[in-house]
Amino acid sequence: MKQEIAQLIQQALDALVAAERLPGDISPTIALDRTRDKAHGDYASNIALTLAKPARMNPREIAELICEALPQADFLAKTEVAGPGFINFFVTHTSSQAVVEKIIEAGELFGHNKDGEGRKLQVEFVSANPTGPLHVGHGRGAAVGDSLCRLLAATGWDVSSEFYYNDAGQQISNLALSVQARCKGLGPEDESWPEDGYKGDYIGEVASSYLAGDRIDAQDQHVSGAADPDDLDAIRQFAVAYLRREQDLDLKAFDVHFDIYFLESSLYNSGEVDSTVAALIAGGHTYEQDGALWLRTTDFGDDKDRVMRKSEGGYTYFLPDVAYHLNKWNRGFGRVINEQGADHHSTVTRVRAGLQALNKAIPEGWPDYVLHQMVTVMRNGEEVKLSKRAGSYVTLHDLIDEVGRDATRYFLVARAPSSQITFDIDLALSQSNDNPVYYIQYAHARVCSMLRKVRDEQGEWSAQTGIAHLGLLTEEAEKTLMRRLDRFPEVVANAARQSEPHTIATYLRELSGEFHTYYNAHKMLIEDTSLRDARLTLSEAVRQVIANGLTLLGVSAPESM
RNA sequence: GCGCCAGUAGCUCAGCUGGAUAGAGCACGGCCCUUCUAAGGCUGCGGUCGAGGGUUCGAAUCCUUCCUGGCGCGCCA
Repeated sequence: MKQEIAQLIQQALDALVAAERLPGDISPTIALDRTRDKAHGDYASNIALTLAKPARMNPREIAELICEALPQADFLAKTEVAGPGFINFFVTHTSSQAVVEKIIEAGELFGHNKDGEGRKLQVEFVSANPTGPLHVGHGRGAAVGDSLCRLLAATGWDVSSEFYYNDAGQQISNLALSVQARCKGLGPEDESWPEDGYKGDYIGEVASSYLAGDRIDAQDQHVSGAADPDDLDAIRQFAVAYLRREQDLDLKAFDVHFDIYFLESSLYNSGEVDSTVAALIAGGHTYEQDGALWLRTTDFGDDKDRVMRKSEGGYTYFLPDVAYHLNKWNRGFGRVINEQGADHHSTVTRVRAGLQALNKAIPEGWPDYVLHQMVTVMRNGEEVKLSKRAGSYVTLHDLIDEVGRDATRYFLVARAPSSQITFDIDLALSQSNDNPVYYIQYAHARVCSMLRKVRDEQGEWSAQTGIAHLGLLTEEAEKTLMRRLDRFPEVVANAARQSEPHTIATYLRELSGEFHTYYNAHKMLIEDTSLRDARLTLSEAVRQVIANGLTLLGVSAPESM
C-alpha cells in the first residue's frame, strides 16, 4: 500500500516536471509515513515541504499541484493538503479491511517476512560463567536475547543461538577452591577461607553433592562427584557441571533455548588461541614491554593498548575473546549480535580492534552489540538487593518462582535495553489491568472465551464466516483496531532490524487497550449474525496478532485465565 | 580525568530514526458500573522533553558545551 502510494506521487512528480510546472532539476526522495493522528488520514507525505526550497516555491502550492496530478487509484478515498504542506492520504474502508482477511489467512505467520533472505546469523547471549546462579541481569539478557532470536527467525534469518562460557580461568579456580573449602567443613567466616572465594550458600550445596558422589547431567556436561576433598581438579569439573546444570534448569524454566554451548577451554585445546597470537604478531600489531605482549589496539580506535600475554605467560581474557570471534566469523556468520550487560561495554572496541588486526575482510563494525543496562528489583516500594542463597544478588530463579515466567519475561523485555529498569515485583504479581502482561493476555483470553461461547451454542464457527461481512464494521473503534493491526508487520520488521524487541511489547499494550475499549463499548454476541460474525472475525484477527506478538516475546497466550 | 548509556507528566516508561496540538499506564479529581466469567468502564487534571547554543521550512529526536545519575576505565573476566 505504502509503495503504491509512493508510486502515485512519483508519477505525479514526473508529470509535473514534464509539463514544466515544476523545475526539472529536483530529485526528491519520496518520504511517506503512517500518520500519528487519524484526522490526518492513513498516510502522509512531506514531499512538498522538502521540495519547497530547491524548487523555490511555496510548499502548499507544490502540494496542491501534486494532489491534482495524482493518478486515480481505487484504494484511495481522498487526498488533501494540510498544515504547512503535508499531503494526507485517506485509504478506502474496503482497503483497510483487507488486513483482517490477510491475518486470518496468514495465521501465525502474519507479521513474518523474508528480510534475512536465509542468511546465517548468530545471537550470543547470557554467557554466564558457571560460578553461581543466574541473576536478574542474566535474566534480562536471556529475555532480550531469546526474543531477538525469535524476531530474527521470524524475519527470514537462519538464526543460531549460542552460550559462551569460561570453564577454566581464574574465577573457576576460585570456585573450585571455595567448594573444596566447604568440603572440608570451612565457611566464609573462617580465616583460612580462600581469598576471593564464593560465599553463597549454594557453594555448600555443590560440596555436599560432590561428597555424596552424585551424577550431574547438564546440557553439555556429564560428571559424577569423586567425593575426594583433595582432588581439586575433580572438584572443579564437578562444580562447573553442577552450576551449569542449575543454569540449564533456570533457562528451561524461562523457556530459553541455546543451539550451541561454546567452551572457552576449547579455544585453547584446538590451538586457536595460539594461532591467533601468532597471526597478530605476524601482522605487526604487537610489541613487548615490561615482559608482556601488547596489542596495539590504539591503531583501531581504542584509547590505550592492551596486554594480551601477561608477563607470567598466561593470556588475558581478551585474547581468547578475539579468537572466539574469529571462530564465529570463520563459521560463516555474516551477522553476529552479542547481547551482554553494559558493564562489559569496554570489550566492544577491544574485540573489534583485535579482529581488524587479524582480518581486513571483517567489517569494522562487526559484530553488533546489544548492551542492556542494570535492573533493580523492588518489592513493597523497597529495593531488593539480597538473595540469601546466592549471597549477593537477586536470582532469576527467585523471580520466576515469585512472579512466574510470563511476567518475568515480559517485564525484562518490555523496555529499551539501553534504559535502566526497575522490576516491580508487586506490579508483576498484580492480577489487574495495572499489570500489562495480565492486560494483554486477558485480551487474548477474552476473544477465546467469546469464540468458545459461540461454538458451544452453534457448533462450528470459523473466522472465514465474518469475512464477507467486514463492510459492516464502520465504528470508530473498529477502524482504530484495523489501523493498528495493519501496522504489525512494520513493527516486527523494525524491531528485528533495530534489535529492539521492546517495541513489540509497546505495540501489544496499545492493541490490547484498543481491543478492551472496543469490547466494552460494543456488544459482540448479538442477534444480527452478520454483524456478529464480522465483529468476531475482527476479534479473531486481534487475537491472532496478540498471540503472534507474545510468541515473539516468549510469553504465553492463554486461552482462558 | 577519559569512555559508554541515560535524563520526557508526581511515579514507571513509549515516542514509528526530523514532521502537524509531545503519548500510555499508575497516582490524583469527577461521572458511571453488578457485566458477552472478568479482579471494572468513561472522562478530566497534569509537561519550559535536564540547561544553554547551533543546523533546519520544522528538533524530544541531529551537532556542540555544560549539569545530573548509572556503568566501565587491571598484566581480573
